[in-house]
Amino acid sequence: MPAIKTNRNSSKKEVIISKAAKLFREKGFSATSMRDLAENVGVEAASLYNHIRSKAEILQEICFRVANQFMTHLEETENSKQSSIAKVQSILQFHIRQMIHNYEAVHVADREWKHLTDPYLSNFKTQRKTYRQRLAGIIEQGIAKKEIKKIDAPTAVLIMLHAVSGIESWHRSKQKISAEHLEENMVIILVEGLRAG
Amino acid sequence: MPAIKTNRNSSKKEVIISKAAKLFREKGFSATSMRDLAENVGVEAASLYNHIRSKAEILQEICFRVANQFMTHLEETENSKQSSIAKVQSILQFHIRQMIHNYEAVHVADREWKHLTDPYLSNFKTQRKTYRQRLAGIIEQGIAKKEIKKIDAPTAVLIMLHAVSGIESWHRSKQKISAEHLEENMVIILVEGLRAG
DNA sequence: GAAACCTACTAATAAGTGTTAGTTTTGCAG
DNA sequence: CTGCAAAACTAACACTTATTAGTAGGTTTC
Repeated sequence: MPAIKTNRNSSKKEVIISKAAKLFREKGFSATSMRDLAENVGVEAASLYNHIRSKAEILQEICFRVANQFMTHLEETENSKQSSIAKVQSILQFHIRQMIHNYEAVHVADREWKHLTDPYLSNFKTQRKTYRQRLAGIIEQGIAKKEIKKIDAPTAVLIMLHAVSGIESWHRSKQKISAEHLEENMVIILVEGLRAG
Repeated sequence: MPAIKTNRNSSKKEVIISKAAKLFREKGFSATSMRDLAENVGVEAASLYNHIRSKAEILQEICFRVANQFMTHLEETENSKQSSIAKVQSILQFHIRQMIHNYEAVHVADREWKHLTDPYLSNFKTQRKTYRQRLAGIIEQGIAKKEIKKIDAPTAVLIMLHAVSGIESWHRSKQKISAEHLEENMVIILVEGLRAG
């Protein structure tokens, strides 16, 4: 039965991808060898290839899963009936929460996507660009409605998205404030930085 | 005379470090080979070793030069007589300008320092931590003096520093706004996000 | 012009890379 | 218990890695 096989197969594949995300984050894609990964999974390097096609495929899975989550949430937000600034805040909060709870994968997708190879690389870059443009669009609507101060929208996007990746430092720090407190502070600084008035 | 020798030696060394910074930024430290670098310098890989001791040394030079620049500026700012929020703004502007005009090296120091090896790695991490703590200190003074709103200072530092690294996207983008406009927008969003009131 | 040098080269080293072939072990279905 | 497929293993592959040794050409210093 392929059902059971696929099930077992894919659960081991998930372990591999999850361990890979951890290692890719810690050491980077290029500095992580298949033997490193194998050791972390508890298996010989060659055995990994019973579950995955290549090292490149692992990175693809990580990057596009993350990209899809963000794209889905963006679409939901675009279609919702909220003020522009509430939409921006919702997207910011989604980024923060993803960065807190799906840290490894999100961070890898953010920092290691350059090591994708075509056609995946072009595809990813296009998605990334589209995402940012649509987010900038929401901000521009907010400016038009005078909810948001007159700023360059792409610059605001750039600040927001990169500020969020600073949560990496939070993860590494010893005396962390709570996740809720972190989210709250980030929202205050960034959203208030945008609000008109 | 070692003077002349050192002079010529070091000018070629500067070329190597500069090309290395470009490649390390584009492809990452691990994915850049000495042969890649040699080709960009216009020389055989082995010849690089007449000028540098190792691949690791190149990264060290890049990282610590950048770190020293920032540390020096921080000290100057700490000793100046300005309001806390003006100090924060000055530091932010320094980061923005460095990121614009010394892009390759600053970006590498920011993203690739993990590939340093001890004792340089520990040293760098300590400097980084110290820098952030002192910047947080300035923000806390601003909060105490009610110039800055009541927020978690380390979180504010994290947002500021990472937002700045978003200038990477600005460098890559086609239709860039001007450097001055970029700086202005970033300062508005981030400093106003901090200001009390 | 000779001595000392810097810097380029070719060639080679040992270790590490992702990945494949072929074989043995494991664990479940009949 | 038998048979079969999934997944582990060992061994090897063809390359690439950073780096060293040894050497030749060119420039500077006396």
